[in-house]
Order: sequence, then C-alpha cells, then structure tokens
Amino acid sequence: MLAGCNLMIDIDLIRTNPELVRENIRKKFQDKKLPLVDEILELDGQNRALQREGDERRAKRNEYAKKIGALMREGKKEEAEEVKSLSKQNNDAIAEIEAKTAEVAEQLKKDMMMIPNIIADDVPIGRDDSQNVQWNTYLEAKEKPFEVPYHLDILESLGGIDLDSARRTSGNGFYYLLGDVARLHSAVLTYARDFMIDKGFTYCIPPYMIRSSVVSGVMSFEEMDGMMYKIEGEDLYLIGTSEHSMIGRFMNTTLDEAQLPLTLTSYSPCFRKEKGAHGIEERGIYRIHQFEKQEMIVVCKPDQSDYWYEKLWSYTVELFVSMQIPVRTLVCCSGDLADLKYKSLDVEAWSPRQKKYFEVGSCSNLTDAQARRLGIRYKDSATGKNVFAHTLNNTVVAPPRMLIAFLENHLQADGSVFIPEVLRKYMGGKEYIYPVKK
RNA sequence: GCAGAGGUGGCAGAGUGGUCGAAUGCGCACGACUCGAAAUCGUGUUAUGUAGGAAUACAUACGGAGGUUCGAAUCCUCUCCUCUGCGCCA
Repeated sequence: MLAGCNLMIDIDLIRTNPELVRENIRKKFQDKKLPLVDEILELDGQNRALQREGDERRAKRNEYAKKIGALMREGKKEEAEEVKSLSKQNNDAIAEIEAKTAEVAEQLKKDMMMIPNIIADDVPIGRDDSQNVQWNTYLEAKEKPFEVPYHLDILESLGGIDLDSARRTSGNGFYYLLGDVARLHSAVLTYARDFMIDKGFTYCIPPYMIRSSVVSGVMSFEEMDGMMYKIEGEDLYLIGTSEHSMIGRFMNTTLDEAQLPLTLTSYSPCFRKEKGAHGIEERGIYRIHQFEKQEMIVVCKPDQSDYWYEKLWSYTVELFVSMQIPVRTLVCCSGDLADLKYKSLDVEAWSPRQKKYFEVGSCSNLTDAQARRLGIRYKDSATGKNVFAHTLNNTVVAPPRMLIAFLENHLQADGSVFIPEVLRKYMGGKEYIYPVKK
C-alpha cells in the first residue's frame, strides 16, 4: 500500500497531468529526472494491479478463516482441515504477491521522492544561484567614508571574540563572544523575539535534539549526513535549525482547522557540521558549527500560504530596517530552489566592506510538500476530508552571522559601533559600544 | 538509572485466539418533540488504499517492527513511548 504521505507531490498529479510534472522538471534544469515520470506511471500501474490481486487473495484468506472457525464450532474437524490446506496454498500466493508489491512500492517511492515540488508560476527560470533575481532594496546601501575592516577585526577591537580559546576547547568553527558583543548578540535575539510576538506570533522554545525518525522526515539522508550531529549511544540528533523540531511537532497529526494558521516564532541554538561544499571559515563567524537563530514557522490552509509568504519575508525586512541595516530581497530562481520548495526568497544584508549584499535569511513556501512528507493534515470542514496543510518557514534573525552586517554598517570612524534605538533597551541604554584599549 | 503499571476510535473505556473495525459512555452531526431552548428519543459518526460516475464493495490499520497460527487487539520476541514509586540531578 502506497500511503498518500511520505512523498513530495501527489502521485495523482502524475497520473492526471504528467506533462505538467515534466515541464516543472525542465524548469528546474533537472532533465535527467524526466524518464522518472514514465517509470512512475509504469510502476504505479503495476503497483495498483498487485494491490488488487493482493486484496482479492486476502479477502479469500479472511473467507477461509471464517469458514474454518464455523466448521470447528460445528465439530466438523476433517472438513476444516481441508479448508486449512486450501488456505495455506492461498497464503503462499499472498506471500509472493506481497514480496513483489513491496519491491514495486519501494522503487515507486524512491522515484517519487526524486520528483520536485511544483514551483510557483512567478519563480524566475534560471540554472543556479547566479541567476537569482533582485526584487527590491530597503534603505540606501551606503559606502563608508573610511576603510571598513574585516568583521573579525572589528570584533577583536571591541574585545568581543576569542576564537583561539574556542579552537582549543572545541575546534575550528566555534567562538567565544564576550562583553558588549555577547550582550549585543542576545539583544538582537531578544528584540527579534519581541518583534515577532508583537506581530502576533506565538513564542516557542523547542527541543534542541530530535529523534532520527523526525530527522529523516525533515531532510534527505545526504543532508542529514552533511549537517546533523548525532548524540553517541542515543537515538538523538542536535537540531540544525529549530524548524526541525518545530515542524516535527506536527508530524503525523491531524490538526484542528480552527487552529489554523499556526504562526510560531522559535528560538534555538543551531548545530551544523557544514560538511558540504563550503566548509567552515578559517577566520570569522560567517559559517560556523554553532549559532543561534530566531525562526518563524507558519502552518496554514492551502489558500493562505501565498499571503503568509509575503508577510513572512516582509517581517524580516522590517526588522532589519528597524535596526537601520540596508537589505535587499533576492528571489530564488528555479534551478536554485530546493526540491521541496514552491518558492523561496533570500533576505540579504548590505556589507559596506565587501560592497555587496550577503545572505542573512531565507523565506520559503513549501506548499503541501513538507506536510505530505510528514503527514501534517487538517480536516477541511467544507469537504469533510483530511487535507495536507501548507508549511512555510523564514529566518527572523540569525546572529552571529547577522552581527557581521550589524558591525560593518554601524561602525563609526573612531572604531565605536552605533546601537540603533530599538536595541538600546536591551543594551542597558547604550548608544555606542567602544573598542577596548590594549 | 531501577521497579511496577499501561499504550485500543475525537475523548473516556471494555475486550485476552474466530461471530471484533471493535461493547458502553461522552462528544459531534442530522432529525423528532418544542413558540424557542434544555432534557429526552431516533439515526449517523475512524483513517488510508484499490475498484467505481456514485451508492458502495474489498483490503489494511488496536504504539512500532518481526514471529506463531487456516485465523491475532488478544499468544511470543524485540523496540519505542507514557504513567506511578524510588534514585539522581539544574
């Protein structure tokens, strides 16, 4: 039996409109997956035929069992034995069919997992991240009238970081934040938390470790291998983002329609191996094994997800603007879009040192793909049917990476760093933080 | 961590090898009664898959995985979770 969930897209879409699915694959420049569509149609046919055959055989088995029961009660032992042998033969056939079904279903599922979610009509077509499209900019991206040092040098001048000790205690990719910088780090998170609460989101502190069953629900094996730290001797993994435990919370549940939309904002530390393409930065805090993040999650009805998508990314923009950090929005093109996503947009902050923008957040609408995979449904009162919800997620803010933008943009000629109004109440009223004297 | 108890439908809770997709109660929906409501009575009310235009039929599911059996909610093995007590800790 091929369950409706655990897949990214509805198999019915392939049955009824394979060309749409093919076109979607072409748009994402994944042409090597095109043959999968026909393979799926073939396997699906086989699978259904096998299921029908199996169902008939199992119906027969039930029939035999009832008959034997009746005969035994009547004391007709010999007749019962005859039926038993018939049933045994039938059971052999069942075993054979079930083995075949399992084989076909497994391959079918494997293929289905490769089929990407249907992307939004307005996703720009492009091969890779070089073809992402700038959407808008907010606040003027100004160059500084002086040379802006590398963020690590700013951090050091403020007495705000100790990487040497971190390397000794934990290795490369870890950091100690100190003094005003550490306070600033917390201030940003606390401000972001309150900002989202003011937007009506429910604040949530989730588990920082999750079971493997949840991990495999929220990511592929390759991603898991490249990102997740495993706890020795336990079936637990450190989360790479609070999205993992936040979405995992709704795994295999049928939500109450009246609860939707669920709008949540969560805080957590995030742990990542960063085993992939880029690796850990030698110097600095751009890419590290441990960071903290305020996240937002929405679980909603299908017709609400477009609305929430626009809301979510605009909240991040608003937050950065309120801290007087210039940002731009960058629309993710088809080829750069992960298979689970319907559309996605990066929020990038301005770096006066590099004179370009860099990613500080990412907003995604996964439509029903993630919910389908995890079995997140709600009962639709209009139709009385259980339907998959839509899920979205977005970064509110993720220091310490975000601190790079903060420090570069608010650095003054004298080496001090300006604290915007909105953060001051979390910084003991300070307007500036100053370099420490050596 | 140790010991005991337990995991069954939206909830509570029966059921210890066949007549059990599952008593009963609550909840919910519809109907009757009523000027209206409460109470009462009646009917209905799990999910997923397959076939079908549909009504419906069949299959599967009693935490999960495996086993025994013609037949498993029920017996066996492993595993996960929850509760209670003790221990240990912020």
